[in-house]
Amino acid sequence: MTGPQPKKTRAPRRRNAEASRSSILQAALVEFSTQGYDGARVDNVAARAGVSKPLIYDYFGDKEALYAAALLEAYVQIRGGEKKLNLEGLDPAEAIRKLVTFTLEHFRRNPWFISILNTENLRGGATIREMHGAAGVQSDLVKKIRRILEEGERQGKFRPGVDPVDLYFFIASLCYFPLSNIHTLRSVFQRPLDDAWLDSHAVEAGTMIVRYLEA
Amino acid sequence: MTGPQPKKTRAPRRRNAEASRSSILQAALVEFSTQGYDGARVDNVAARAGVSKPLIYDYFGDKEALYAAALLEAYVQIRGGEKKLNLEGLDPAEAIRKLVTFTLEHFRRNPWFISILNTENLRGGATIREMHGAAGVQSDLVKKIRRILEEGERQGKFRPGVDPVDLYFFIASLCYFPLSNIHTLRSVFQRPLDDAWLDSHAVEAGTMIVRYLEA
Amino acid sequence: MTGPQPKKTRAPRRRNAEASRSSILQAALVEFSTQGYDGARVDNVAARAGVSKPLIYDYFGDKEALYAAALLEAYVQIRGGEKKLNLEGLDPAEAIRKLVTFTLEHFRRNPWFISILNTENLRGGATIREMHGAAGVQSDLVKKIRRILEEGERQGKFRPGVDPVDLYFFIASLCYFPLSNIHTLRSVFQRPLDDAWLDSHAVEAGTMIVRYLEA
Amino acid sequence: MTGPQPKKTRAPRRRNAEASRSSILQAALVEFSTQGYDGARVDNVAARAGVSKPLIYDYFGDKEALYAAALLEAYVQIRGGEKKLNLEGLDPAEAIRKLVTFTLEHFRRNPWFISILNTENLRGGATIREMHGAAGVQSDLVKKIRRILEEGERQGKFRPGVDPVDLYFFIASLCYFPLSNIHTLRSVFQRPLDDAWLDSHAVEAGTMIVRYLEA
DNA sequence: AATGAATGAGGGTTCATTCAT
DNA sequence: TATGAATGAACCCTCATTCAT
Repeated sequence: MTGPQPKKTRAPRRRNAEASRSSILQAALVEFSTQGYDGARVDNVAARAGVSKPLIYDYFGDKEALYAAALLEAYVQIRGGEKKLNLEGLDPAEAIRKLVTFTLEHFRRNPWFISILNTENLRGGATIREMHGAAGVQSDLVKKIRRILEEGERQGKFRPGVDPVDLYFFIASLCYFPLSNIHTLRSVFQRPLDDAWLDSHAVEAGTMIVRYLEA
Repeated sequence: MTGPQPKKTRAPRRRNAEASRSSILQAALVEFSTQGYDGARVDNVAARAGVSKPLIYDYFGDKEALYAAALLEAYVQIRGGEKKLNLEGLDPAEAIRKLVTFTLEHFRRNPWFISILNTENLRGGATIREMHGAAGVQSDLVKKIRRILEEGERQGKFRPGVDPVDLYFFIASLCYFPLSNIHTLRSVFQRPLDDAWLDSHAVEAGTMIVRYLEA
Repeated sequence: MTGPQPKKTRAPRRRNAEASRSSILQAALVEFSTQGYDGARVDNVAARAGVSKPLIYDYFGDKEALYAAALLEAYVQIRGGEKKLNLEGLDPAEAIRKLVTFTLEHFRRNPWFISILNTENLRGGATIREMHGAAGVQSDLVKKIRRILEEGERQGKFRPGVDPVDLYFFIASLCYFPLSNIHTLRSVFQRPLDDAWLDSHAVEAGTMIVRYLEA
Repeated sequence: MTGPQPKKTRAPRRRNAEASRSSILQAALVEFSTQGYDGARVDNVAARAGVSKPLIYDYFGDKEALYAAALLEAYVQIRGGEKKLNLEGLDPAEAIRKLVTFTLEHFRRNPWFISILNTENLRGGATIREMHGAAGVQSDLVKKIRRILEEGERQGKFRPGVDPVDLYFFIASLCYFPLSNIHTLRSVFQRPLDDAWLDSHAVEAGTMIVRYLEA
């Protein structure tokens, strides 16, 4: 294209199993979350990862196993982000608000997470049910919530008896839905659902959760 | 209908035509929501509808168009159910609680609705964006909510300034998420998420919404 | 090639399920016996049968089932040939000699029969073991042999106690081996194993069998 | 062998080299005879031989060459067994009977021999035809037979004019067929074809051959 | 001498779609 | 109106073979 070349410069074969593995994994995560399980193409994963198809089969076995690995990777990556969230020493209501904002922001920045969860639920959870170690993958977040609830209760600001997991479900619900369903909502309700809307939605959601918790 | 008709009418005309069409539609709705777009098989639709494949192509054109029709049908059916919801004359808070309970129940009873919405959002809303008449398909519900909010405000029980669409998003979020994500939540958090849990979840969600609205 | 053609004249789609089925079967028989099971290509079967690959899958299911059908067809065809063999009213020794000559000739004329049997035995008989109705496929021949043996015995020419199946094994052995192993024998023993040799071999084999039977 | 050698020797030189080579060869023999040429997997050969795949390519070149080496090895091994057969000083008829029994036993004990011959004949003898030294590989056995025939003739027990190679073909036929075709015969004729049957079959085959030879 | 890493080429199978009646 | 018969185009996966150390 840019001039005659005596030899086609092929990209040099990478000789690094670990690097290959992880680039395949990332490519798979993208492919499965943008295309769904059945829509995903192993060819696309290979191309995106810059490896040949057989290598994928060598490392992961088959499409199903590759998908399972990508799904686990999605959880691992999202958990990694959540670990960076620091809620220590904040006023409980503030901590809750920050948690809500963070959650929505986190989902927004990692859209493949929502997509691959939708994909997995569309599949009836067939894969995650068989996945060793799926449980507990989010325990850190629950611990953080529990601590906030206890602190709020201790300060007499929050009412007792709220289960941290249930509360997490509420928070996640409010952050997940408008992102997960952004396209249908836009069409049906003709709202922009742009960044500004989402920001204010996060604030309102924070308010809602805090009011629900208040003694 | 039963006599010969002058050419040019392309749409099927037999008495059974309408029945065939609607059984195809129902079968497509089931197939697409249980299998996703790429996982859906036109063969399965034909088998479930009890017709031949060419008939489907005759009526709908191609898989994409069939899917679009199924998606619209999903909205039509769900809207039909919502019309039966009567919130007139109730105390505003009660009306809200009833609306929340109804919404969750409605989603629970029509699981293909959530599934096909997830499918469509996974596809980036490509289909619904092109669909004429998608907008306003849920205007009834929004009107009902608006009326409740106004009544609550009039009675001094609800604070003003709450947008009915935004409120619907909140309600839908709380009802949608635990159903949409039931499989992954079960695996990760090891909660049963059974009917009893969902019932109590609906009550709590009602409380949360009402508190959020209270003046 | 031969001139410009306004439209590629495609071979017209045959609209005859039974004809398609049987041409696939014949093509499969040829392919499997010349290439072995693993060497056989469904593509080749399709090309030879003049149909598309999916049609094969439509009719037979998969390669394994196609192979099973071809194997059964091999037996059916060979049995058809054997039915035409008339040994009635001959002198017992003559009948035996004729049977031997016929058997070798029959194998020689239907080389795919030996080849597909070799293929199946190489596979450990996995397919034929599961085949319904494989037994008895050759009962006609055994009956004929039994009758000859009884007649020979009655005439005091043959000794009693010879099992017709065992005798068939001997006859088949002598006819099968030099054809089945023709290539290795030619190379190792450097004999031509041409038609003349085979003809005289058949005569000698007949002699051997008759001597074995004589009282 | 043990000292350094000036370049150009392409064959591996380490002490283990010969061991690797022969374990590959044995593994290949097993793989090719149990799976056929196209069914054989170089991976399996490597695994069974306990070496890496590139080593096989280093030693043998490609799959075809490996197969040729395995085929030759099959003959070499079987010839080695036949050398141990001692027929000296026996009564000619007894020698023949012993030879028949031995042949069947030899085939039975080395089933890969029959299998790889079948494989090669299925392939049309493409490999053995190109193989140098295939001829004469069985000359020892022929010599033994010739000596028996001469002795029998000398004693007036056997008729003259029997070709030792032709006789070998008869003997081999009777021993080869029921083993080579054991699976299809079992299914079609529903005989056990167990060890007892084979033993008595060998005896009967001996009788048949002896009668054929008798003056 | 030996091998872990990697791939081009192709095979079996599926599926949306059309043909011809 | 309705469908049995048929296929082009992919897709998942495998395998003989090579690269680079």
